[in-house]
Amino acid sequence: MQYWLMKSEPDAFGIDDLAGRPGQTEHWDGVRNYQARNMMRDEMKIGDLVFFYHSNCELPGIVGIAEVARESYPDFTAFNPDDKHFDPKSHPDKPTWYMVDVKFVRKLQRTISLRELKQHAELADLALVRRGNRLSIMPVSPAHWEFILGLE
DNA sequence: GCCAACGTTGGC
DNA sequence: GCCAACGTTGGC
Repeated sequence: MQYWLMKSEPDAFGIDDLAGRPGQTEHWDGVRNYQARNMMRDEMKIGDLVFFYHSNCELPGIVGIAEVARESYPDFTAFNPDDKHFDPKSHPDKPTWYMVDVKFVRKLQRTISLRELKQHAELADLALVRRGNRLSIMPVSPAHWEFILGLE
């Protein structure tokens, strides 16, 4: 069982949106980065736990926990010319992009902000706080997972 | 295969 | 809104 962190802009899709979906589950579409795709396609397994991170907002940080509810399948939004994430290079018989489904577990009691995460030496090699990191999906080690939960 | 130009991410 | 840090694209 592995731990992950997934970024989303709350203006587009936040933790409350996930909690409000039928079955509190939603597909994580729109990832158009190969590294992030590979993690979803090859490594994320049902039951893996995920920190839900809000980016590009007033208080960027970890706001909740989700779990992987369905393992990778083609991101069909890539096939739709009207979709924001349309990619003409991806074909249904040979998809370029994949996604997983995530299910709401719980919100944290408070937002553990990026600013706060950066202040702990224990998290110095957490991918999220490393310089220039732009990955929207990243692994979190069990030690980092426990430490961060301990901050709550 | 190199690399400049361009587009995107995302903190601040 | 600014801009640093990347990733991608495309000319050569």
